[in-house]
Amino acid sequence: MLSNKIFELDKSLLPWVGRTMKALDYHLIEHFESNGIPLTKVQVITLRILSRNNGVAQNKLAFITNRDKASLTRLIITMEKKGLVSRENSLEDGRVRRVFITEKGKIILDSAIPVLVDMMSDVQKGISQEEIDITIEVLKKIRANVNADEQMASINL
Amino acid sequence: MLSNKIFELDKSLLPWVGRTMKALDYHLIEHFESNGIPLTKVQVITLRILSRNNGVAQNKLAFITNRDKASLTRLIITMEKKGLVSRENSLEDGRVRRVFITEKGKIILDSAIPVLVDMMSDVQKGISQEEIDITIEVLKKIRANVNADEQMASINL
DNA sequence: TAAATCTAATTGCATATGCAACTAAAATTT
DNA sequence: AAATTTTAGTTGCATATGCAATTAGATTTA
Repeated sequence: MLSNKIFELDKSLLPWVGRTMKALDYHLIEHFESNGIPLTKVQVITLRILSRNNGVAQNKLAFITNRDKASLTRLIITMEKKGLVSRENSLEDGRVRRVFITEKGKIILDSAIPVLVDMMSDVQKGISQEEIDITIEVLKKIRANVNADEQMASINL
Repeated sequence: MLSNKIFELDKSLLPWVGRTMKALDYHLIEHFESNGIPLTKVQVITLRILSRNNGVAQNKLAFITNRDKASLTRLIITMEKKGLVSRENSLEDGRVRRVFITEKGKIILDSAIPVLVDMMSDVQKGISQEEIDITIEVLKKIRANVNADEQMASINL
């Protein structure tokens, strides 16, 4: 009966999402390296969010990116050292530190986006738009089921 | 034109796979904790593989699980300390160490599988089998596209 | 208003992971 | 057969991440 259960699991989405994610991750890193883009995946995610929510509080940024606030703090420190972002203390609330994308960060992000777009059109080769739409819908439903009780962040990569 | 490219990216699968993966990961950890199953996601993956490939070399195990051999070494050491696996030096090849699932490992794995199965049937609630099949096919194609040149491992979670 | 509570950020400790360097053993080359 | 190369595993260094504890500032309560 163990093998029976394993069989059921293998027919579920659980293994496939993990495999695909991992493959995409590696692919992205390779593409960035071979195109001379000095960013990690997480850093692109963060820069993209900042480009649309510049000056957001670390707190909120952690929530948006679905990341522990401690993890976010260290991520931002790393990115600050690389000159991708800067921080300012909030004038209204002494606890809050706001995060901004720098000019350098904008330039690097701008160079990264077309690489990502190219990569994804490669990766989705031979897959119809209908299939992609269905897949996105399924993934959305899964996420909704998973986070039925918890509040969830909306932006990620 | 930057926002245009961002828009295209958001319509690709890249963001969705990542989000779903992260949500599933957290969900799995929670389910394991609330069911008293002392395993991480990676440890279940490894035990499942061992239950079907008992005595496999670390080398091969790293390949199968798509993991760096250094990472695998440390993972196995952790699992050995927890009594989930044991190791033996290969008799044929002095370099090789073979990994075995222990009785304790088998028992814990057996208790984990139904939890996983239950979780996934919950997670896939409201999604038709056809939709799931299409999604799996799409994910398979993506993986094939990504790993077109590289050799790729077949088992994962 | 003073005390208690809550919140934002940071730091310590833990796990997981990758690359590079290293060791030891096997396989190949010369 | 000896030297070179390859392979399996380990360890050092780096990043990323989470939970728990801490600090400092804001808010609520008594």
